[in-house]
Amino acid sequence: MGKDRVPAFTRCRRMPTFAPRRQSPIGSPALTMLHLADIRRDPEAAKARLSHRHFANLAAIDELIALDDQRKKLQTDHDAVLAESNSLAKEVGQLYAQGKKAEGDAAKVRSSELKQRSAELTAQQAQVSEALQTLLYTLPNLPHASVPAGRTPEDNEVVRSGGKNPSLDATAKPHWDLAATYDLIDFELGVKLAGSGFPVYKGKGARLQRALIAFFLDRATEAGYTEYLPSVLINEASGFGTGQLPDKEGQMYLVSEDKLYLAPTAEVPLTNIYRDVILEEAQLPVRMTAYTSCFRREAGSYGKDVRGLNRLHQFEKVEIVRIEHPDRSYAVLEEMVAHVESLVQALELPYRILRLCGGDMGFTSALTYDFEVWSAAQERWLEVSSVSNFETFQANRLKLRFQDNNKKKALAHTLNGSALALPRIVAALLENNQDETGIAIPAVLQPYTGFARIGG
RNA sequence: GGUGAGGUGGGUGAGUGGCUGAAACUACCGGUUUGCUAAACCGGCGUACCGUAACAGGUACCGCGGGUUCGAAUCCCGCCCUCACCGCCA
Repeated sequence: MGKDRVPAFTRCRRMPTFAPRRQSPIGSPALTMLHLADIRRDPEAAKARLSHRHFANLAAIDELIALDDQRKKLQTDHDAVLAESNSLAKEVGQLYAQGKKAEGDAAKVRSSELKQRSAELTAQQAQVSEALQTLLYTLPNLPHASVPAGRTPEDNEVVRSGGKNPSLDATAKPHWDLAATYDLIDFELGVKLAGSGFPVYKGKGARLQRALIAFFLDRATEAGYTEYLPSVLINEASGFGTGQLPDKEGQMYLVSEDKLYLAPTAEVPLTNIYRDVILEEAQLPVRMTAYTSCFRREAGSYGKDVRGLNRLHQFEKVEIVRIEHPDRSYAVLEEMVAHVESLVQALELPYRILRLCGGDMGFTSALTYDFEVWSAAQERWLEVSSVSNFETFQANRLKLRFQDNNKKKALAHTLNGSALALPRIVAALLENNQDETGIAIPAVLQPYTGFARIGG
């Protein structure tokens, strides 16, 4: 094992730093979002799937293929030039060694012509690569066939729901009032220490955080996920690998002195553990879980969305991540949904599961299920989990592959989901379980909290 | 923060400007041999792209980028990273 950070896996020799646009024009079409080979295999299918997202520029697919054709032609030409150049270089040495100076000089002349030609081709290749890359960056992942065609959150499909809405009386308070009443969370103190959106939990409020984290991690571990405690600072390459960079740069906190970002989710460090890795097929599936604080700038959010715990700059979350064989990934997605569902059920929260429509789905996802819990005093649904299959979209950026016994390599599928994000769970727990004198803690959490009620 | 060392294939580790995509060992795979385990011997064994029906073949890659040269792992410049020790700190 030794110093290898990912023991037992085959590591790629090359660990490209984050600079996809500046990659050599020769060779690989560089890091792409969608896998170009897949698009080429069936361009019409790609267009059909993209239209599910209401992606406007379907002509991009044809442009892409045309550019790729150009790229191939240029490479073939360039290879021929370089091949001649290489053999010529060998001859030169021999010619001089044999005393054939005149012929050697002639070869040098030809060689410099080729060098000139090579430089031209390099420039053209760079240009085509750049165009190809730019275009590929604009393409989101291809939605799965089951993704509803809608455009807005209203068009999301409710897959199923569960739990029972509590009947609260008129005196029921929203969670931010409850947090103050029972001295669980101090929002003003957070403002003092950092700013709005950085609540300070205290007393039973803090203990409840710890309890939920431990509970979620235990459940994930029982389900076969290996627990990690990764770094929360991530570098550019990691941000690129999972798709946060370059698009969502503004959503992450940047430690500019060190060019590191605060991870917006444990998905980033966890998934990037397998960046530049070729797994043996027998090593699949990979299941990982981690608790981390998550940091999001949430620029542009306002109003009731940011009240109390509804939307924060820092929050706690347990994440589950899987690396799977393409044949299994959708079955696994359902399995993950079932896992998350078991959590909200155990917490006795009213919930519903949404299949996100094409217009509401994230850029990198092929299919996403959102979990929402009912926040009874606010009388609104709060998103507490998002479970997605990214198919090869992330794997392509990560260069995360697996190989079978014949050394045949293919991109793996990556999936992840919150299991779960704490703040809105806490909001719902506080609001839904309140009565005149206090707040009841769900039975399943009591071994973790050490108390059954908050307040009287 | 300071000083020093170093980045070559899965690992260890050679490498004089052309015969090095790269010695050797090791690991791994296949084969031969062998009462068993083991050993010995032979062969294979990087990644990506182009190319092919598939082979073949071509090109690039010795941390990254650039330069010198007919020709660079090897020489020059810039950058990045890692390790060790000292200092500081949890």
